[in-house]
Amino acid sequence: MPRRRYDRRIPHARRTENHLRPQPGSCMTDTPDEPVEVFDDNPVEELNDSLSLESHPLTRDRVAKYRQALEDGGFPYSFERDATAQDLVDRFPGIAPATETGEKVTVAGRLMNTRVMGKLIFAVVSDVTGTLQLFVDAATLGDKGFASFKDLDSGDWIGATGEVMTTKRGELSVRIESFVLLQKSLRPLPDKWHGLKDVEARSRRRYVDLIANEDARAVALARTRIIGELRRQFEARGYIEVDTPVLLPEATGAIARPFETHHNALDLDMQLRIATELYLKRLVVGGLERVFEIGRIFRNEGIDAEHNPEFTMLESYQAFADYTTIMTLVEEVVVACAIAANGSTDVEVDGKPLSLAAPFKRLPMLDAVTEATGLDIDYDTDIEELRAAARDHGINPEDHWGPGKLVEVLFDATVEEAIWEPTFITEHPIEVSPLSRAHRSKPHVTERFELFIAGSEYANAFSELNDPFDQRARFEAQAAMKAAGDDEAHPIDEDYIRALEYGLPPTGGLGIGVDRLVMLLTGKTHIREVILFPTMRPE
RNA sequence: GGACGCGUAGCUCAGUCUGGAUGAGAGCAGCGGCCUUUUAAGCCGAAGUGCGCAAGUUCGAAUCUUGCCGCGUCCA
Repeated sequence: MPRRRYDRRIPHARRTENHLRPQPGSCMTDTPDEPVEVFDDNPVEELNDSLSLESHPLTRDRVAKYRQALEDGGFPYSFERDATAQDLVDRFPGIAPATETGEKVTVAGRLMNTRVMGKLIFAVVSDVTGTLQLFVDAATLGDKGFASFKDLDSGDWIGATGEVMTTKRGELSVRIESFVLLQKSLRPLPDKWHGLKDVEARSRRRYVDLIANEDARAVALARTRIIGELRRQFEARGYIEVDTPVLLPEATGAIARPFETHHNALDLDMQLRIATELYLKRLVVGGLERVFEIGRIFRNEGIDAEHNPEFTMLESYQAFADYTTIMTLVEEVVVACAIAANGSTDVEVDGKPLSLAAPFKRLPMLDAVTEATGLDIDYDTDIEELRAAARDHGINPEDHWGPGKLVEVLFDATVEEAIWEPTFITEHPIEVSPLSRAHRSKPHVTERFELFIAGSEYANAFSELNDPFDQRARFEAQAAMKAAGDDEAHPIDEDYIRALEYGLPPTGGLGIGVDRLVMLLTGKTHIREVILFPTMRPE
């Protein structure tokens, strides 16, 4: 069978690449492929297309320098550095101004800014840990080296070696004795003060956003710290991380519209997963006992400040635990992530301080609704009275909605947005909770909770329904709702029921929206700020 | 899906309401010059490029109209 190959390069990028990339083994001695010809046929004035780099005034000098560098021996394939920007700060704290440390370091990064004053240049170099200053003086570097340093452009990648020193103003710097151009930047950097602001450009060209905006880097790094902390928290509790399928014949485990796709060899329509839930519980049936997955979920829904069609969700399942155990787990995990991200459980939302310190409030959904509305209702209240209450709150109830659904929509309308401090809303109606176990002592409701903070949902958890007969009945109730016109009802998953028939131990399960958690902990109000490449229409 | 808003130079933004000396501006970046302690360095000088796309109205359109494309905010 032939090996499958994927070419993700778009045509014009590929065309350019052939001419700009030094060919291995050939770049030292000759210029490959006579590159100039291609750019002659139709010079473009705008800087949109790669071909225009050659002719555009802002980039043609850079291209010429790039070509010259290739002729002069090409660019290094690797570089040994021994200190990052952060290393310098750590290793040389509190040095007096105008100090020579006698310590030599080799640093590397992107040239962000140069301040030239005659025979002296201050250059700002950025690496993943931060920025450092190069002190470039002609006396140390030599006239020739100094001249070629002046020839660098903002955005170029360089490596440099020299002595750590401080300037008269006390700025920690590296007085360089040598440097090497690691790779040129053919395109100019955004405004050095304002950075890249346009939200569309920042999302589409995240690489530029990350270069230009320190905050973009900070958020990306905070996200990795948070996800790393999530892993540590679960692993420390004996959970194992697993991978379950993304590609499914029918997506289940949540109420959402899936993406459709097709497997050619099997000639099979497939869907992208909308949850990991049912597969993780199959693993608990299999005896893995404590499993979690941090994975990409796909839901074919609109895009707004808190929804991206693909997003990251953590789901976990713990045998022998119920929802109260999971509540404590959530408190501990949220606090740990806050500490990992910010060193504190205090965050700011919309400019207002908010404490994430445990314990969180706990409030049954029905109580939340009756408190907020003043209505004297419960799940046995006459259905017409509940419908009237819904209408009073601007809801247009559908005929097949029962008391549970009506209470839930009343909650959504009257309580959800008003919640400020972290609050566990508990005891959701059975009717809207097809996968959670009925409450051990209260009728109509399940052993379930959702965590709300500042008006948004962050976690959803329950004592898992493990009765295969009950599960089948719940699925069938959903199917009936679907038949009644609710296209958001949960489909029947026969294999999942079969798994339950082998016995799912009592289990506490949890889902956490990772992107939203990152938003909360980084103070971002839009999900695109915490997803490196949010879904967008093609340019 | 609906309403509203936005799209001007590589980047950040004026100008659009009230169409014509604005024959389209500024700052940063870039280019030339000075400068060995800067922190968005500073000073001097020269140049340059652009009104998202397409139609329309008009003697004349960045400006008004319509459609399209992309993005955003709010709503469903």
